[in-house]
Amino acid sequence: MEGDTGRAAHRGNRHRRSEEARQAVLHATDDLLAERGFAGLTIEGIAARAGVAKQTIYRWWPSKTEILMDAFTDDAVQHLTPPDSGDLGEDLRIHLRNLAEFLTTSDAGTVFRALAGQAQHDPEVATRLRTDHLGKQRERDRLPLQRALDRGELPPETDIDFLVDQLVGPIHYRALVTGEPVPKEFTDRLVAHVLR
Amino acid sequence: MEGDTGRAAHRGNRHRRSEEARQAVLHATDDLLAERGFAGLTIEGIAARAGVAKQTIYRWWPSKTEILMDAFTDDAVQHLTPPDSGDLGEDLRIHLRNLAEFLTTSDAGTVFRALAGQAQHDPEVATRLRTDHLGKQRERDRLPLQRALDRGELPPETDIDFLVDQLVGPIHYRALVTGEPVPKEFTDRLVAHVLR
Amino acid sequence: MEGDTGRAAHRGNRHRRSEEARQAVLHATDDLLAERGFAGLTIEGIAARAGVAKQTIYRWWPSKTEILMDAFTDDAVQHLTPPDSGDLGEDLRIHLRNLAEFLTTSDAGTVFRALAGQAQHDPEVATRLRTDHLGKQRERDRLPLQRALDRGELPPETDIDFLVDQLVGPIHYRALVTGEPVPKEFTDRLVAHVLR
Amino acid sequence: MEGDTGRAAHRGNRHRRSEEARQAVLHATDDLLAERGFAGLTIEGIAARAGVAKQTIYRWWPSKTEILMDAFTDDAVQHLTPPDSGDLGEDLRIHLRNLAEFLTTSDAGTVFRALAGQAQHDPEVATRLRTDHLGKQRERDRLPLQRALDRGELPPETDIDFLVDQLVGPIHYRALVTGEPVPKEFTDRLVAHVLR
DNA sequence: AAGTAATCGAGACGGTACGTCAAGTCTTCCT
DNA sequence: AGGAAGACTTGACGTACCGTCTCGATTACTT
Repeated sequence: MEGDTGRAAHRGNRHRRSEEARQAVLHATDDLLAERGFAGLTIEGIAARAGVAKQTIYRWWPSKTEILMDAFTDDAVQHLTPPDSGDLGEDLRIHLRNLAEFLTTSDAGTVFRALAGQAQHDPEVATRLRTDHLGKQRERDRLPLQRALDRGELPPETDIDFLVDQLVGPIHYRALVTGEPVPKEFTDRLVAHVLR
Repeated sequence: MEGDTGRAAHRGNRHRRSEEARQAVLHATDDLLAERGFAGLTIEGIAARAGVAKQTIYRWWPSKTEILMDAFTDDAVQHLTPPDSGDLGEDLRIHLRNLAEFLTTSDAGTVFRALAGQAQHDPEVATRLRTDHLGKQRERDRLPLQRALDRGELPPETDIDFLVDQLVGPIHYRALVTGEPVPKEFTDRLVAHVLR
Repeated sequence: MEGDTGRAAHRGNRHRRSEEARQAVLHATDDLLAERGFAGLTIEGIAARAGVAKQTIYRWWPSKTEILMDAFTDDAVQHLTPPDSGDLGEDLRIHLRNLAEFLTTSDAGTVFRALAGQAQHDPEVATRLRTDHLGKQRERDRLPLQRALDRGELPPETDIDFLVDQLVGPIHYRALVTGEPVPKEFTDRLVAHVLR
Repeated sequence: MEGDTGRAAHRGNRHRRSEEARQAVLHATDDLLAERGFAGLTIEGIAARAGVAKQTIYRWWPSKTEILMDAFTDDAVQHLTPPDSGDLGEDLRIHLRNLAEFLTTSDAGTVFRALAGQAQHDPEVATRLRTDHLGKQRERDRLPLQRALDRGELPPETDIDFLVDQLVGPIHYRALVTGEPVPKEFTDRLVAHVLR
C-alpha cells in the first residue's frame, strides 16, 4: 500500500517545488512589510524583490495574506510558549511579558498585527488566522493555569478560558486598538489582579 | 414650496458645499461597506452609488478612511455613553453590554472594526482614530468609575485607566481578535471580577 | 431637433477625446512596426513609446489591428487614385506603377501587408480590411477602365472587374507571396497583355 | 495486441525520435488551427492536445511556424502537380482549378494561408516558405508551359515565368486578399486570356 | 546482465505582455 | 465657485504562454 501511494505521489511531481524560491518570497515579504507597510506590500513588489516570477507566487499562494501567514508561521510563533517554573504567578508574568513584546516590538508581531487588521476586512483571513494560529496560541496561554489547577493551586471550579481572556485581552487591546505601550508594570499588575 | 425648492436649489449649489452630496456619499459608503466589505469599497463605487462625481469626493475627503470616519461619527458613536444610576456595578454592566453590542452587532461597529483594521496598516489612520474617537470614548468609559470614586465608593488610590483597560480590553479582544461572541454573562462577569 | 441632439451629444462628453494622444499612438504604432515588425508590436510598447497610458489605448481601440487600420487610413490611402489623362494605357501604367511602389516600398504598404497578413489569421480583420479599404480601392482601380469604356475605347461587353483582377492580382501576388520585386517593366507588360 | 504494444514500445523510445509523438503533434496542430485559428494556436495547447511534453516539441521544432511547415508538407502539397495531357489549355485549366480549390477549400490551403499570413510579419517565415514550398511549386506551375514550349506550341521567345504570374497571381489575390470565391469560370477565363 | 545514454511525460521556473480595475488629477460644461 | 461627467497617467492586478530547466521513468544500445 505504501509502495503504491509513494509512487503515485511522484507521478505528477517529478522535480517538486523550489525551496529557494519559497524562502526568497517569504523573506522579501518580511522585508517589504517592514520597509513599506502593508499598503505598500504588492505581489509585484515581492516578486521583484525576491527575484522570482509572479506566476511562481500565484502558483503556491492564493493571496497576499496567505504569504503573510506562511511568513508568520516560519518566522516566529513558538516564541510564545509559556515557561513552567512551578510558580503560577512567575509563569504568567513571564508569559505576558513575552506576549507584550511579541505584539509591540517584534517583527513577527508586525506581521501578526497586519494579519489581524486584514482579518477585520476579510472573513476568510479571520478564519485562517483563528484556525491556524489563535487556536494553538490559546492552548499555550492556558498551560500555566491548567498546570496550576492540576497542582491544586487554583480552585477546581476555575474557568481558565475566562482568566485567559482577562489576561491577554487588555494586552491585545493596547497593542491593536489604543496603541499604548505595554510595559512590564502593566502585565505584572494584570497578573496580580487576576490572581486575586 | 420655498422649502422644497430651497433644498433642490442646493443640488447645483455654488459657493457652498452641497449637503445633499455629502449625505449621499456617506450613505453610499455605509451601504457598500455592508454589501461588499472593506475590500470592495472603492471611491469609484461610492461615487457611482451616490450619483456624485469622483472629484466631489476628493474635494472634501482626503482618503477613503476619512469618509469612513465621517460616516462613523455621523452614524452612531453616542450609543456608548454610560448611564448614571448611582450604582457603579449597574452602570458598568449596562455600559459594557452596550459596548459589546456596538462592537459585535451594530452597523457602526462594522465601520469601527474596519477602521481598527485599517489602523493596523496605516499609522495615519491609527492616529486619526485614536485622536477623534478613542480619546473621547475613553472619557466616557471612565465616567462611571470617576463618579464612584467621587462618591467614595472606590478607594482614592484607584487607577481608573487600569480598571478601564481590564473592562474593555477583553471585550475588544473577543470582538476584534478571536471573533468569539460577547454575551451578557461575559460582560457581567468582567464587572464582578474587576470590582473584586 | 438639432438643438436637442446637439445638447445630448455633449451630455456625456464634456471635454472629449485627446487628439494629441490619438496622434501619438498612431505615430508610435507606425514607428514600432517599422522598427520591430508586427511580432514586436505590443500595446505596452506603443503606450510607452507614445507616452500614453495603456488604458487610453484600450479606451479607444478594441485591438492592435484596429490601431493599424487607423494608422493606415490616416497615413496614406489616397496615394492610389489613378490619373485621368484620357489615355487608358497611360493611366493604367501609372496607376499600376504607383500600386507596386505602395505595396513594396512605402511605409503605408508595410502597414497594409501586416494587415493582410493578420487577415489570414483573423476573419474579423479580414472583414474590416475588405469593408474599409479594399472596397474603395477596387472602385479607384476600376476608374480608368470605366472611363475608357464610357469613351468607347473598350468593347461594351468588357468585364472591368475581371480586367482589374488580371492587372492587380499578379502585383499583389509578387508583393505578398513570392516577395519578388515589381519593376516598371513588369507592370507595363501587364498593361500591354491585358489590353491585348 | 502484440502489434499495439509494439507501437506503444516507441513511446518510451530511446536513441531515436518517437514517430508517435511527431504524428500526435502534427495532428494536434492541424486540429487546433482548424478549431481555434492561428491566434489560438499555442505550443502549450498543441502539447496538451497531443499528450506530449512541451520539451519534446522544442526539441524537434524551432518554432510554431516550423510545425506548420511540417504539417503542411506532410498533409498535402503534391495535390498541385499539373497533368500532362498533351493539350496546354486543358492542362492549365485543370491545374488552375486544383490550385483554386487548394487555396480556398482544402485543409492544407488553410495551413498555407496561415503561413503566408505569418510571412508578412516574419521575414524568416517568408524565406522558409519561399525556399521550401514556393520554389518547388513554381517549378510545377511552369511544367505545362515548358512542355508546350518544347512541343513548339508556344513561340520560342515566350516568358514562361511572366505567364505563370499572370495565371496564378489573380487566384492568389482573390484567395488571400479580397476573399472572393474562385470559381471554374474565373480560372478558365484566365487561361483563355493568357493564351491569347 | 548491468550499465549508459537518449528521449519521453510532466511541470516548475523566470519572464513578457495581456486586458482590467481603481487610484488620484485634470479639464470642460452646466448651473 | 461647486458639481457632474469623464478622459487622463499611473500602477497593480491575476492570467496566459513563452522558452528553459530538471526530474524520474523507460528502453535501446553498449560492453
